[in-house]
Amino acid sequence: MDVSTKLTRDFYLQPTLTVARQLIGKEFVLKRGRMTLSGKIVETEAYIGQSDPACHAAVGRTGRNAVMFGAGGYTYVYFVYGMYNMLNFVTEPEGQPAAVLIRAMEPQQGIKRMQKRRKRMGLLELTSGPGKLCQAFGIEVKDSGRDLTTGNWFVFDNSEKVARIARSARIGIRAGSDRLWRFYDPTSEFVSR
DNA sequence: ATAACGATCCAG
DNA sequence: TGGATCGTTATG
Repeated sequence: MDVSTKLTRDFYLQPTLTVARQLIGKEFVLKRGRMTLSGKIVETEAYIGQSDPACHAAVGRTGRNAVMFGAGGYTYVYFVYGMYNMLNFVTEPEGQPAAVLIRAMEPQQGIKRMQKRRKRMGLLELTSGPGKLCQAFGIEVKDSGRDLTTGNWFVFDNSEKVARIARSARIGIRAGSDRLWRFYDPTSEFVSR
């Protein structure tokens, strides 16, 4: 798992729907000190530009969403509902605000640590939702803006083939629910809900 | 200054 | 199905 196996900037600069779809089946890796946590991504959602009413960038550039306006390949983490964080990967070139929400993963490395953080033992309860996975990985707003192409947080470019990738409307939004911008592995038990 | 509202989760 | 819980944003 050396540097050359990370997804590179070029991957994240692609159209957001392409990135959201291609992330399914790939492994997100987070290293802190000696600890390595990772999970296989099984569910994502695309949020694209100022014309997407559900995208945080729809209101224009603000302090919170500024990283979305930069180049792809960085994290965008925000806080909602007074208690949960959400992990996104910024996509597309600078000036085109868009991101992919990581909604669910299948735990791989660091499961004990995830169980401790989540205060739950069941594998299915660790990372099967966007708030849960941030809790399991210890991801907070201060982690927003991390470069996914050069540091200790990255997506491992395995060449896992996912037989079929399903798509649907995005979950938990009102405006923009006509767009089928949610992608998931229909065979995975770790998908949210 | 203040109020409304979430890209959610969990208990009951 | 409702309550928890608070930063962000819009409005006065």
